[in-house]
Amino acid sequence: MNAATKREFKDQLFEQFARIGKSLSNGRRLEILELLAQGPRTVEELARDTALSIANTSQHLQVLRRSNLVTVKREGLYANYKLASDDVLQMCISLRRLGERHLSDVQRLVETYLCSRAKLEPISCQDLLRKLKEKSVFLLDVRPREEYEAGHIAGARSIPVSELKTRLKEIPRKREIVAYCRGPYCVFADEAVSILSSRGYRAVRLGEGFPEWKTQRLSIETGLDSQLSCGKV
Amino acid sequence: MNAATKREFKDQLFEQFARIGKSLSNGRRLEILELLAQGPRTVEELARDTALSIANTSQHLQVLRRSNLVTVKREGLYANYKLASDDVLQMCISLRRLGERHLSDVQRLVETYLCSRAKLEPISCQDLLRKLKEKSVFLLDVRPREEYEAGHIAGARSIPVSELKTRLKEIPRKREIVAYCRGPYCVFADEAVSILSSRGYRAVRLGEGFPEWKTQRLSIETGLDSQLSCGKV
DNA sequence: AATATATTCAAGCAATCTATTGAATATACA
DNA sequence: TGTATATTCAATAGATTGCTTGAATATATT
Repeated sequence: MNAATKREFKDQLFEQFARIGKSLSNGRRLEILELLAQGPRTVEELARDTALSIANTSQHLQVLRRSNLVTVKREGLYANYKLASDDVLQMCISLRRLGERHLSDVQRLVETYLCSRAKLEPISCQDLLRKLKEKSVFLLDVRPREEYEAGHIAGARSIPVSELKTRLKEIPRKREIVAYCRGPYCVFADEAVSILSSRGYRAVRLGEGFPEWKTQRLSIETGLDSQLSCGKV
Repeated sequence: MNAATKREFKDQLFEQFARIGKSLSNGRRLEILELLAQGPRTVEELARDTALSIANTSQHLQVLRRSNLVTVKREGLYANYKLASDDVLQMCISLRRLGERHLSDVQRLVETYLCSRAKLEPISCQDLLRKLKEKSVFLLDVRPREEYEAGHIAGARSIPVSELKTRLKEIPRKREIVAYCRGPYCVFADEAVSILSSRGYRAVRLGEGFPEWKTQRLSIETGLDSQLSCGKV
């Protein structure tokens, strides 16, 4: 292969990889990807959760689709979008870790907006796994119900944070409680821990969320809450 | 935290993560990152290897620096750029894997330009590791000397592909030879295997390159060729 | 067939990005 | 101090991106 051909090849190759980079180069698209990491969504749902217009959301989804990061399946009136594969999830997590470790602005933002976070040390996936094996913990998924149904940590009970105050009686008084949600920057679990702690429960949050757990190939379940299983892995 | 504050936080947070995406959204920058994955470089060297102008290269480097993907250290006349950490390397590999698996154009490009590749199955890092332990293989680093010196697989001998034909006598006739280079899209190892095979040596290439080996936390060395060590891990 | 709903498409404008050019800066060396 | 070299900076033009608006399309329901 001569030098000119080699250059042509490299130009085209890196241009292709840059297609993925371009998809990741917009904050709104990253937010959409994070939502899709919880499970499939329609355009309307994504638009609502990201506070974007429908048309704008749709256009971002086209961009993601053209670089094959998401796939879409038409179901009746709705277009159901989801991540193309776990590789995409892995990539998003990789990107986020890079940001956390290398961008001081990210650290500053967390300190500013999640100041309550500092008080209470979250537990890690490893810790949770151990506690689950010992059956020493009550695991609570505080995300919206649909996300729980699309996939959750094996043995978790679903109580969306919006319903928590009215469903306290479902939570055992004596056991340690671990709440988890979408991920480290989601405040659902923080809110849950705050509610539970103020009422005398022993509660902590998981530092990560369901997507991180999933990519570590730890045990997951899908579908309705069994309302029985707990602490099993 | 009320809804408006939550939105503000998310907007700013994802804007930050998108800074990294933006850095990865340009093919030239990805090529620069791949070169830096082999070891530190000056602006001039990068400009030469990427066929960009000096000023343009410098500007791309500023972009990478502002998102903290690379760092620079002034050494006399030269500015020495390198990757900020192994996290960056990990990220680039993650991006590449995503492209390989999800972009059909990437597969098409490889088939078109690297058609010679199809004939010969490369070996994996795992295979190489096993063979090294058995001391059953002669490991050849065919990258330019400076890259070898900046870091290489433990036990490898350095013979840049440009010097290979004149240094054949340094290569044992009877042992199996494994050649490696910058990575899966680098053709140095292909060229080396082609030269060696045509002269009756038993030679294959490593499917990956030095950066991939490094991120798997396998054994590496830096500095000059010991010209003695071989097959040790 | 007519209507309602979800999504996509198309056009347009402002903002951003990329490569080029030439000048400015910084360091080494005579 | 003056000169050469490596790098960065500043200004510019052309291309691309992001959001809005309003229309078009596709499916389900009446």
